Amino acid sequence: MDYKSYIAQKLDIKELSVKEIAESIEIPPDTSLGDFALPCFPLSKIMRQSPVKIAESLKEKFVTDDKVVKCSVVGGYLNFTIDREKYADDVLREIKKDGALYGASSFGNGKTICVDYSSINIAKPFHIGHLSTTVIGSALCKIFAFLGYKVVGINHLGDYGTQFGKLIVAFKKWSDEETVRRDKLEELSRIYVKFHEEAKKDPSLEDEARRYFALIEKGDEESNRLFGLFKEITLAEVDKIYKLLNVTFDSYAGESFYNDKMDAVVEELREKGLITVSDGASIVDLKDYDMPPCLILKSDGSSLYATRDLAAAVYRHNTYDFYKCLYVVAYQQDLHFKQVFKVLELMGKPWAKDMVHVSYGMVSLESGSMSTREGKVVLLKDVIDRTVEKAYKVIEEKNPDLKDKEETARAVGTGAVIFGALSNNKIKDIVFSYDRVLSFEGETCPYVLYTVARCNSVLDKVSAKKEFTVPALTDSEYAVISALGRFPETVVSAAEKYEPSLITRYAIDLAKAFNKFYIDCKIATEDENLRSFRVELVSAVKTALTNALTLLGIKTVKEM
RNA sequence: GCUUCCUUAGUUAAAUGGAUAUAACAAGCCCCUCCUAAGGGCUAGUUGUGGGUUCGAUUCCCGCAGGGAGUGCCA
Repeated sequence: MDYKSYIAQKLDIKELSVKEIAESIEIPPDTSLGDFALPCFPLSKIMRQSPVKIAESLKEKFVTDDKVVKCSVVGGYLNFTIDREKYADDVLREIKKDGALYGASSFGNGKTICVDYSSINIAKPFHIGHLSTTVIGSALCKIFAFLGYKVVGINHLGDYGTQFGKLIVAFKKWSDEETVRRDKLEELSRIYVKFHEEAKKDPSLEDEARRYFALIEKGDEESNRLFGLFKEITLAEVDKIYKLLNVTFDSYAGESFYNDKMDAVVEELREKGLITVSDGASIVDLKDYDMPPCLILKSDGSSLYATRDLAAAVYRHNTYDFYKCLYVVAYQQDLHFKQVFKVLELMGKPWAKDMVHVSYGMVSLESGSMSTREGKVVLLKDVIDRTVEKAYKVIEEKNPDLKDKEETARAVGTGAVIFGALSNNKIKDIVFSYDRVLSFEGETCPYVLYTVARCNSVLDKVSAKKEFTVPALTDSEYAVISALGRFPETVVSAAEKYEPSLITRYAIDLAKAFNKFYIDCKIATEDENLRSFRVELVSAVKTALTNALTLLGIKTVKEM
């Protein structure tokens, strides 16, 4: 059991649950104060006493033992000093026992979580605007699975809409199958951009595009064959990116999948009297909830984005019986999801409360926002190529004798891209800059990978015995132990907040603590007991860092 | 106009309402006879603005300024 829960249990405060107490226990800013601390200020309201008095009375009651050796009152804080050596022993044993499962739990108890993420558009190249949803969603999938949930990753493909009519028109006018098969998304992108240029001069192209889209819907063979070709090429291309990023999906049911499932939802909305007709369109009025209306059907009777998402939500609930259904989509669509979730609630779906929009910030370029139509994008492939290239150059410079230079460079380069995208709180907007992803020093992925490589090197070179007694710890050793002990709660927190960046930051913190320890303490020392302990510490760091990076979808390297 | 999000050092960012606001990058300096210097250390530098709630506010509430997003037939 972790020490926070242990202390919380021993404190046994009637007004609060053990979990609540454990969660409010923090680590003091200055280690001379203690190793854990309970701020008693919030308790003063409930217990109607001054924080100091509460702290003092809790201290009176608290019996120290072999784990928690001292309890003291400073201001309104109750500070605990633990037996650091015993703690180190506990933590190291646990990490050794759990290995790749250190930090994992069965807390989710097999409950299902659907994660709608990445959700790319057919015929569009994968650019850095798609990176956030892909890596955040993928990390959340891995984190929840690690915590014992059954995860269903869904790539809600953008495979429906007039843009496919546009593509067919463009294809027929300016391309051919051979070129498309050869140049793939580049070619599709080229003709898509050309369409919009030409359509400015000749608006009749738009009408033609609408006609072709209607043909797709009617099941016209030729149009559907072309559409199928575009889809096949896109998926094959994007799959390469997903492989690099270690991203997988359980379902590719996209927009077109719900074409035949929307009528039922619309009918249900009608039956429940939620639909009103306004200017010829069918809407669900949401005035009572301070929201603009949710559009269900256009005045021509055709469906909309919200209609499709309602149908998808119902389908997912019926199919997966989810505990939570996550949508990893940028904050541009905050209102959309608020509306959709509210409509589900009004439909009387008790599971409407389990729908979560995991909203994140937008990526733009220094020159402004991206636009596929104008061809103003930075392709992820190009970014990865450049980070890999840079990694290769650094290896040539620093470690020219390395065996698998190419493979290492690839791991470091792609890791840098993923890590970079998961570094900040997800709500922050990002202005893409090559300088930033190509930075390999400080709080970066290469820094963490380098730390793992250092661990590997030590483990290869320094001999150790399995059995040892934990010696009196130096500050830098304890800092590593303390960081190691924080991993499980960090994973839980990342899941609760849908915030993978907590793991990213954790990896940095642990790596920092380790590198300080590495400089301060000689591992290959004469003293066999001390050496064995330190080697075990190194091994534990490697395990925790590897687990953290794995949750982010980043592969470690043996050396670099 | 209305709704909503954001604003912390030169830059990019941390901080469940808690102890002296924390890092990295950039700048200047120091450390490879030693387990990987993609490392470690030192110096300097921060909460947009005006109120309020509170024992205590970067955090919560109300103004203001600046920026992003959304706002009925795109997704």
